[in-house]
Formats: sequence, structure tokens, C-alpha cells
Amino acid sequence: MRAVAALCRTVVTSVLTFSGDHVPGQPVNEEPAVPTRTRPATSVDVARLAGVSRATVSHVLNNQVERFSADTVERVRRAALALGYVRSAAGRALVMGRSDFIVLVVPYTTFTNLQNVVEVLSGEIEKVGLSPVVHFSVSRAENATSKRLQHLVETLRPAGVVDLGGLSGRDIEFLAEVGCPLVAEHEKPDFNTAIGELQARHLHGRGHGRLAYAFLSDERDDPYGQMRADAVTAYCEQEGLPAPLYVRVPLERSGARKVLEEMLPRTGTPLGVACYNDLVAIALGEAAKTLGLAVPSDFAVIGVEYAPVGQVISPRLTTVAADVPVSLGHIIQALAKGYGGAEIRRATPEEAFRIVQGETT
Amino acid sequence: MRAVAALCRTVVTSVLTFSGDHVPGQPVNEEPAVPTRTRPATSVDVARLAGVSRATVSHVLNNQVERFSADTVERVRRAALALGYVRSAAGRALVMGRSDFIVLVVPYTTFTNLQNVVEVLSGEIEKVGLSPVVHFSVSRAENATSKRLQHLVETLRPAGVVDLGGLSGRDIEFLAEVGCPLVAEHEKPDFNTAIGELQARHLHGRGHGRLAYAFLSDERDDPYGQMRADAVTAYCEQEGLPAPLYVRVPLERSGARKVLEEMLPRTGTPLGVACYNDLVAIALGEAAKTLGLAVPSDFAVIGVEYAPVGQVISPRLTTVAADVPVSLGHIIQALAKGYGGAEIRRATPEEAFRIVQGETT
DNA sequence: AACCTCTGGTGACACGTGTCAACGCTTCCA
DNA sequence: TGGAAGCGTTGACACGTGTCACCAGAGGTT
Repeated sequence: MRAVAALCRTVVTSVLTFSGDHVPGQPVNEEPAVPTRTRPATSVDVARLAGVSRATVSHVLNNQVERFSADTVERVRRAALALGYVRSAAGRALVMGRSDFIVLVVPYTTFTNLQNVVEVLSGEIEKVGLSPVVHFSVSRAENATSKRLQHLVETLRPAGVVDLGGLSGRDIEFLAEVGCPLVAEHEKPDFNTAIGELQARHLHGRGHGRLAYAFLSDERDDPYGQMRADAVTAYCEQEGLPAPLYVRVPLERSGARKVLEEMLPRTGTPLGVACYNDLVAIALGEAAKTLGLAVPSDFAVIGVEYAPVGQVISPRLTTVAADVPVSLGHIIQALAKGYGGAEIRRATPEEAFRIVQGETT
Repeated sequence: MRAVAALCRTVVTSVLTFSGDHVPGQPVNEEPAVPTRTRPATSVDVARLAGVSRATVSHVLNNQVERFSADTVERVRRAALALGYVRSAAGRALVMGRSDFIVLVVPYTTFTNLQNVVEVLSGEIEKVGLSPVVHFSVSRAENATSKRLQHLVETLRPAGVVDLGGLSGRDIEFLAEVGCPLVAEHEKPDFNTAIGELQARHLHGRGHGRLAYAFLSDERDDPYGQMRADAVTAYCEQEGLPAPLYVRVPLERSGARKVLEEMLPRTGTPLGVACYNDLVAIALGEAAKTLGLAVPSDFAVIGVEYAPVGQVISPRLTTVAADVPVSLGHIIQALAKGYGGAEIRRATPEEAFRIVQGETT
């Protein structure tokens, strides 16, 4: 199929070269016997091959087929397929005022299953006829508008932006300003609330009445931590437990140990810590071992991520695992609503997240 | 500045609306008193404000300033700035035959410092006046051509593709077929060779004469492993050591332990293992602990990555750390050569990589 | 016969840019 | 004084697409 397309493309090129037009950037005075670079087929080529006008090609290929005979539709489609015709994004974007791309903004955070998340969302984006493009944000400092994102949006003029947590307030303002739809924001507290509550409830259920929440202390951004910590606090309040202690844990041995040494006098043992991350949980767990604490009876940790490394070390980490497609439900739903996809039921937090019981709780 | 631009944009819009043109997708019979969506400034607007022709604007903004008076150049630049003018990627791509984007193809592998890598390359891409766009490849099976990448390239028509190891042979063929330059491929054996040799030499230097190489056993791709393993083999040959054993390690406790149990009878102890990954090294190290092996005297492991988790656990992992900007030297060099950037000296492997001494060797 | 409707299809414009060939003007030289 | 040369600037075309308004003709109705 690909070979056929390539062949046709070459044939078309020679025909077009014969008609004497000038491809920009190609010297014309050279001998055109062997075209060094084959030119992509355009809708003119398709129209010519199908024996119809270019307008008809455009209509048919955009599925406005009601007003055409079945025969014509079929001829156009076959011609397009035979030539390997792909609509030029440039031409399309020019006339439409926006392109068919969706920008996926990835936050500057550790993300074990990032590839998985991107994969799932890419599939959904394609389902509504758009193309995914990934953008890594560098910092989410509230007052900094990302020059890079700004330029990307201004030049690509995407059909929409999907935020996984990488946009600052200024960025969001900017998008509104230039009229680029923000398909889904990360400000979906319910799922992060569910995670925090799941952690707190689990620790409590395993006999820990004194809780703490451990943030990541890092130059990276943390778009989710506060919402989860709030949920832990809310749980404690609701259950009549003492308010949880908040700490920030660096990903380095002596630093983590120091944090632990500083928190123990204030909380006592046994202590259960809900962690932002599997890495944070591992760091605290290792620190506890060096301090001679009994894990999990005196000191329990639970992470979030279900990272492979947590299941390989000893003691095996208790953590919160996400069903990636399900946990992205609100984004998928927004995509469908915004771009005419199939309506889906939005999943509950219970369907999206589950505890993976390890040996640290 | 942003506020100024937004203001001017609005003003321009009203002027243009007055001239009676029709923005596609906008109903014209509505009252245009409050424009719901502001229209980006075009080169026509800039030309009007600067009192020159559109051709002049185009020339000046593309830095063809030799043939214009300093006054004209200045007027055009000020006008563009005042209007917040950004060249339309669509219009530009249409006339140029290619866009100003560079697609960064990320392999389907674990990548702790991916964000860092993308950040560095993005900076370099911008230095030559192009825009980075990230593409996650899903699988690199040799016979599979990525439908997603293909569509991206056909529609976006990027100025080039940078491969971090995500392209299959068919993908590369496809790029050549459609005339999209492959700026840099991952097939740079020298750096991976350097890594493997560094690992082997280090283990040997710490007293290990019997070596092994541990691949990652995973559904993910491994674009680099074979080159590194080959380097370990070459080192053994050169130094007169017995040929290294190759094993594939799953990222899960019992599986890793089983691999270790199967390899020990064939190699004996002491044994030094060069690992594809910090994760693989951690998995083997933990397995060794459960088998009662003395680390590092009986069993030594060295990883590659310098992942934070390896420095947090106990024993702290010995690993190979990369200086990200330096280790990307060949890609940066190719970018500069292909798109007229500043020439740089290509770094040696010694500058790019270094051993981080931990407690596992 | 005049008129309308419906079917199937197309002509032509607009989108915003890069660039070639040409322009008017000044200056210089024969 | 006539012509050549250089300088600064611009007119006009091409790129590939979507879509509005229109058209030709067949068939039906009054």
C-alpha cells in the first residue's frame, strides 16, 4: 500500500513537473529528469484523477457526502487512497484559522506512567479527528508565563490545549486571551481528594491514628500535592484524629533522614505517613530503617504511583495505583464534548484508584 | 507588554472589521460592537502601521535588511512589536513547503531525566529559529511503521526529526521517502560503547574479573542495550577476561531473584554485573540481599542513569551519570550544521559520562 | 408554456506568507 | 545630455485548503 502510494506520488510529480510549475526552493534550471524530492499529492491531483472538481473532493473528504452520488463519493475516495493523499495541515489551518492539533501540556514533575497517559490521551484525541502534540512545561511558577508555550500556541494555533498540570495562571489567562480553548484543566480536586482520602483511610484502617503528609521537596512543580494533603486533613477532622503534620522530603538520604528525625518528636510513634509519591515513600522508609524504626508497626508509609521500583525493593511498598484510562475520564469526557466524540460516563474515584498492599503499612 | 499587545490587537480588529471582511466561522450578521474573539495581527496590519508594503515587512522580519534603510527597518520592527505580531505558521508553512517545527521522537523506555533532555534540546532548537514538538513513540518493532508519527510528519511537515531512539527502520525509510530530514539518529554507538566500557572497566577495577550484562526484560523498547553489552564483551576480550553472561531482568521481585539464581551456578562468585538501568541494578541488588550474597564483595552491580531512587536506598547504587547537555552533543551539532547554528566542538565520552561511586561496587 | 423544486456538482474567493522580477529615483560617468 | 548603475521598495503570484453562492438539467406542478 505504501509502495503503491509512493509510486503514484512519483508519477504525479512527473506529470506536474511537465505542466511547468515551479516548486519553491527547487532550482528550475536543473535537469528535472530525476526528481530529487517527490512532491506530496494535493486535492487538485485527486480531483484530476477522479474526474471531478476540487470542491467536490474537499466536500467528500470532509464527509459532506449527502449531496453527492454514491458513485462520485467512491471515485473520490479511491483516488485519494491511490495517491496517498493527505490534507495539508498548513492549507487547512490557514483557511480554518486553527490547526487540527491538540497540545498536551505535561507538568514538570516525576511521572512514571507518563508514556501511558500520553498514549491513552493520544488515542482519544485521534478518535475525534485531531492530532496530539506534546509540550513539556518547565516551571509552573504562578507569575511566569511560559514563553515557549506562548510561541507554540501562537504559531501552531492548536484546536485546543489539554492541561495535565503544567499551566500557570498566567498561561491560562493567555489562552483565553488568544481564544484557544482549554479542553481540560488539572484543577479537578475530586480525584486528588480521593487519593488523599484513600491513603488516610488505609493508614487509619491499619491501626495508625497519628498521620502525616509528605510533600516532595524539589525544584520541580507539584500540581497535585496540596489537594491530597487537604484531603488527609479533612479525613482526620472527620474521624476525630489529630491534624496531620506536613513535611517536605528531599530525594536524598541524609536529607530524608533529617526530616524524619525532626518530625518524630512532634508526632511520636506509631506514625502513618501519606506520601506524594512512591519516591518520597521510599526515601522515608529507608530513613526509618536506618533509625531502627519497625516498619510498618511503628512507622508506616504509603505512596502513590505504583512505580516498578517500589515493588522490587524490600520492604515492598504499599501504594495507590491508578487505572490510567479511567483516571483520565474527565479529560476524555471534555474532549468528546468539545469535539463531537462519543459521550462517555464519567468514572467514579473508586473505579479509578486502588490500594496496592505492600509491606510498608 | 502583553497588555499593550492585547490592546493593539483589539484596536486592529475593529479597524479590520470596519473594512468589512468576513472571518470564517464567525457569523457576520451579528452586531460586531464587542468582538467576541480578537483576531491576530497579520503582516498587512504591520505594513499599514509602518507605512510600507507587505513585501517590505516580510523581508525585514526575515532579516533581509541589507537593502533597506535603517529607518524603514526600525519602523517595521517597532510596528510588529507594538501589534504583538507573530508570523502565522500556517501561511509560512504553506508557502515554504515545510513548517518551522522539529519533531522530537522519544522512545518508549524509562527515562528519568527525559524532561531535562527535552529541555536542553528545546533550547538548541529555538536557537536556530525553530520550534520543538515532542512525539512519544509507542513501539519500535522493526517491521512496524508508526501510523501516528507518519500522520504527524505528513500533516505538520516538520523542518526535521530528531530521534532519541524511537524510530524503527521503516520509520526512517518513510522519512526519507517523504523528504523529511532526519537530523540525528540514535545510532551513535560511540557514546553507548563508552558507557558499557566505563561500567566494565569500573567493575574490573574494583576487583571483579567475572562480568555479566543485564538487559531489561520488558515490553518496552531498548534502543541502547545491545551496544552497551557489546562494549562490555569487547572489554572482556581485550583484557583477557571470560566472556560476559547476558541476562534479561524483569522489574519484579521474584522474577529478578529467579534470574539471579539461574545465573550464579554458571558464573560463580564474585560477580560484577553491568546493568542497562538503575532499576535493573536495584532489582538485582535486592535479589542478592535476599539470597544472602555480600554486596559488593561477592556481588557487585552498577547501573546507568543516576536516578534519585538509587541514591536514596541502601546500599546506595553505583551508577553512570550523564552530563545531559554534553551527552547530547552530537544532536546539537547536527542541528547546528543542518540549520545554520553556531558550530560547536563535539564532546568526548569522557566529558559526557562519569561514574558515581555508591555502595554496590 | 411558464414556473418551481430537487439533485448533483462547481467557480471563485479568502486565508497569510515568501520571493522573483520589476519599478522609480538618484547618482555617476562618458 | 544621454545612458548606465545602484539603491530602496513593491506588485503580483504561488502555496493548498474550506465553503458560499451559484449553475445546469431533470422532473413535476399549475
